[in-house]
Amino acid sequence: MGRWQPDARNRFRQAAVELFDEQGFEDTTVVQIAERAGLTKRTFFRHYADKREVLFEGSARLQELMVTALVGAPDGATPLEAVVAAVHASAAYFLQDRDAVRRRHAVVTSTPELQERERVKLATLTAALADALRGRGVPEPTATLAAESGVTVFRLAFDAWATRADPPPLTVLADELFTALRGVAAPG
Amino acid sequence: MGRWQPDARNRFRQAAVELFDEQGFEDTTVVQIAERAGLTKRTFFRHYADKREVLFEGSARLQELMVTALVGAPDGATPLEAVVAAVHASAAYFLQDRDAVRRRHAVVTSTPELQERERVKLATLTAALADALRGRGVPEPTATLAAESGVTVFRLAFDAWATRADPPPLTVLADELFTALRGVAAPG
DNA sequence: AGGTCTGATGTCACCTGGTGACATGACGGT
DNA sequence: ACCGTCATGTCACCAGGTGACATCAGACCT
Repeated sequence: MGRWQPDARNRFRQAAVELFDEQGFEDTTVVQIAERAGLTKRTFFRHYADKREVLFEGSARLQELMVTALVGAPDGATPLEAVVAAVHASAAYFLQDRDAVRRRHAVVTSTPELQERERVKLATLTAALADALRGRGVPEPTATLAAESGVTVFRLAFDAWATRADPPPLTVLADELFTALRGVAAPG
Repeated sequence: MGRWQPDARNRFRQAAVELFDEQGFEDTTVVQIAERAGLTKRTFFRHYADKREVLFEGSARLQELMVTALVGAPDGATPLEAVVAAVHASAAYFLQDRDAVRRRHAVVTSTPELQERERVKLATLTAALADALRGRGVPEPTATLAAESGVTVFRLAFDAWATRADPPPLTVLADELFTALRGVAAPG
């Protein structure tokens, strides 16, 4: 393992978040980030595949959290119930540094380029959840549809949670959306 | 109105599709496309915001088609039924030039950059459908959830249709997925 | 202590996507 | 014949991203 590694990533992330806050994502160059971090452009691209990735370091851990919860759901749970468990588990991830989460969300939603990347991460998450469902014996297309539905609810709930002034817990918002979804699919 | 306009776009699209087929998307430069089209790089970027857009000219018309169908759905239709009508309407769009559709699909699915863009187009489509649903008096979050569900089904159905050797009609694939979706949301 | 090896970083040159400013030239209208 | 318009061409430039090679701090060994 590296000797300089951990600090480099931290410095890059710190510098990037500051600059994106100050001048926006598009008006910040990678050279600026590297300068503030005391490193070089080339080194930045050794740590991150591209300029956007510096804002998405956490997504792997979030995905892991949700997959673990889904795998650990009770045997009797329906596919959608297992997905609900995964979405509930995600709430824990956002509790630690609420303001940082909201600042990041503001930058992402105001930059199309970053929204694109977020969609990609959510697509990866969807695939991982669907895979975990298949691991529980859920057949296609049920697995994919349940995963897609769950991630959609997750995204809408998270958006509301990060946008509203004084939001209810993420789990509550998600539950409301799951209920609404059942209403949509099975009309009354 | 322009005098050179229509031919320029056609030549660009033709040249681009050929080159993407021959060498792949990433190994094709805009200069190459422009050369084969008998025009210049600068002119390419006057017609398309970026290199990818040349492959997504049709998405606006597809969206229009689906929104129109949704708006025209019977008054008594539930939100999801209206969305089903939109998805059914999309089938007509793909019937004309099947092979071209499949070639394009192959290029897009093999290039992450293009998948990203496709997701963006689908997100735009989702927003348009949700808007049309609200226009029918459907409240939130039902409108958004119905639109999201519909676009998910559309995407999965289209993928299957474009991938399989001898696929059933797109409408049939979509109906199967809608049925499965009802099963997911309202467990039995 | 001294030597070597490893791996993260720095340097440099380069390519490509994308844009702004300005020139050109064909065509329609007068 | 003249003029204005508008698509196109030319040119210079910037930023993201990459490959090749140099450097240098520390780990490990003797």
